Amino acid sequence: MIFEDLPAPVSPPACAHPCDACALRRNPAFLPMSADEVRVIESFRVGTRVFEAGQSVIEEFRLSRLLFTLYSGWAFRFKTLADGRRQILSFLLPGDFIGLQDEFADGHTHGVEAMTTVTLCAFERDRLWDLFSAHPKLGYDITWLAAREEKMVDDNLVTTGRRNAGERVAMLLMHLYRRAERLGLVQDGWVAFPLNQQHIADALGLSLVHTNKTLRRLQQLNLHRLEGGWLRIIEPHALEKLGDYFERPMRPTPLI
Amino acid sequence: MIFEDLPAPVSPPACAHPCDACALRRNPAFLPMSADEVRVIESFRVGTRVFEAGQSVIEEFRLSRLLFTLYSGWAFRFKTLADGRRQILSFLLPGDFIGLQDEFADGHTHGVEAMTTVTLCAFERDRLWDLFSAHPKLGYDITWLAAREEKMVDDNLVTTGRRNAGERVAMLLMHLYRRAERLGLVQDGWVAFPLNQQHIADALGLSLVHTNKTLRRLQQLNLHRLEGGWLRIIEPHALEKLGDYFERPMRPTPLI
DNA sequence: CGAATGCTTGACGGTACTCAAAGATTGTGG
DNA sequence: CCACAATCTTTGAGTACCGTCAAGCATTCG
Repeated sequence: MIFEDLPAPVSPPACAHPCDACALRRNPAFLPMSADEVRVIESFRVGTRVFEAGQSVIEEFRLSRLLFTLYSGWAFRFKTLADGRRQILSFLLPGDFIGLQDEFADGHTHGVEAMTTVTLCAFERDRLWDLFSAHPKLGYDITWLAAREEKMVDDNLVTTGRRNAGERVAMLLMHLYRRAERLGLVQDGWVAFPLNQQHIADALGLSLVHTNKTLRRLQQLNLHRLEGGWLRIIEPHALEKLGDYFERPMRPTPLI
Repeated sequence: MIFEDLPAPVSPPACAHPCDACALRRNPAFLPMSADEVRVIESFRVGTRVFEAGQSVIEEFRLSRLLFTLYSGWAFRFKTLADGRRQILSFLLPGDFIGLQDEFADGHTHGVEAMTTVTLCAFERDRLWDLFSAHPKLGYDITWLAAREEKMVDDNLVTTGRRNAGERVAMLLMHLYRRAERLGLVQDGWVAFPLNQQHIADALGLSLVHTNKTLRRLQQLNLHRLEGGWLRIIEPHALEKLGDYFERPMRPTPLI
C-alpha cells in the first residue's frame, strides 16, 4: 500500500493523471463523457492508490471510507466464513466501481483484494450524495454500474448453485476472457490471467484439487490453454456451450 | 395477471391506493418521505398490478417495460439454464424494488415469479432517468436499494458456494425470518412461509430430496418448525451459529 | 373419488471433498 | 550462482456428501 487508507489526503488530486487525460476514457469500452462531467468527477476524486498483488484494497470487516474506480490491474471481491472458507463474489477489471455496496450496509460487508498491481482512483464515500445531487447523470451512471455488477453476481450464483465442475470452469473462463477482450487486453489470442487455481476454486465453490483436475481435463480436450499466467481460448463455442453461458457483446459503460 | 403488461395504461393512476395513503409507508421498516418526494413517485407510477401465486411478474427472456415496487406478497427472482435447471437468485418481500438490473442489461436477464398473490406498483422503465433527473434524492434511494439487493445475492453466493446442506438451510431460514420480522409479518413467533421445498432447493442449489432430508433433520433437532405453510424459529441462535449467518438489524430503507 | 401437487423415505451411485505427497516454479539470501 | 524456502500445481487413494431413481403417503381440489 503506497498511501495509508486514513487519513485521506486533503490536498488536491495532484496525481500524474488528470481525469481528462485518462487513458481508460479513450478505451471504446467506455462511454464518452462531457468535459463538464469529467470535471465534476475529478472534483470528487481524492487521489490515486496503488496496491500490490495480494494486498487488501478493502478489508473485509472494516468499513472503508473510500470508493474506488479500478484504473488498471485485476482484483476480486470476496467473503469469508468464520472457519476460513472463502467465496469470491466477483472479479474486478479496469473501469469497475468498487465499494458501493458498503455505502448502505451496516458493516458486515465484503473484502477486496488485488491480484496484480492495481491502480485505483479514490473517492470519498461521504460525498457520494453530493455527487448525485450535483450531477444526477453521474448518479444514474453509478446505478448502471451497480446493476451491471449485480448481474455478474447473479450469473455466479447460477454457476455455484446449478452448474457442475466442468460447466463452472467453462463459464468462468469465457466470462473473464470476454471481459478482458472487451477492454482490449487480449493480444494474439492470449490474455494475462492472474488467477491461480485457488482463486478459481474459491470463485466456483470447488475444492482446489477438484478444480485442478477439471481444468486439466478441459485443457486435454483442447478447449483452452492456461500456462504461465496466460490464458488462450481455443474453442470458444465449445466452452460457451458446455457452460451454457453466452456473454453478450456489452454496450459501452460509464466510467466514473 | 389483471392488467396486460402492454400497453401500459396511459390514464392517471386512479388506483385505490394513492401513494400518500400507502399503508407500507407507515411501516417503520421504511424511511419517512417528504410529501414532495411522495408526489414525485406517484407521478411516475403508472398503476398497480396483481399476480397470483405461480404467475410470472417478469418473464425471463423478455425485457419488461415496467419496474415495480412490491407492495404485498412474496416473489422470487430466478434464472434457468437451457436444460431447465433453475436457480433462485433472491426472494422479494414488500418494499423491494424490482427490475432495475434489466435496465442496463442487453436482454438475457432474470425472471420474477409470484409465490403468493402479489400486489405491485408499476413504473415505466423509460422514465427512470427522468426520475433521477427530477429528484436526485430518489435516484440515490434507488441506488441504495440496488446495493442492498446485491448484498443479498452476495450472501446467497457464499451459501451455494461454500456452505453445506445444513448450513444452507439454516442460513435461508434465518435470513427470511429476519426479513419478515422486520416487516412485522411475524405473529406469535410464526410467519406465513410460502416457499415449498422445491423453492428452497432451487434457492440453495440442492436437490429436492436432499433439501427434504436436511429440513427434516434440523426440525428433529428442534431448531425450527415448518408446517402447513407456516414457519417458526425455535432456536435462532443455534441456527445463526450453524449457518454462520447473523443478519444485522437493518436500518429503515427507502420505499420507492 | 380421482387427479394433481407436494412431502417423505430408502437404496444406490457418482461427483466432488479430504488427505497425502511429490513435482514444478518462483523468489531469496548466502 | 546455487541452495533453500515458499508457493503453486499435479496426482493418487479413499471417502462422504449429495444427486438420482423409485415408490409410497398426504393433502388439496375439482
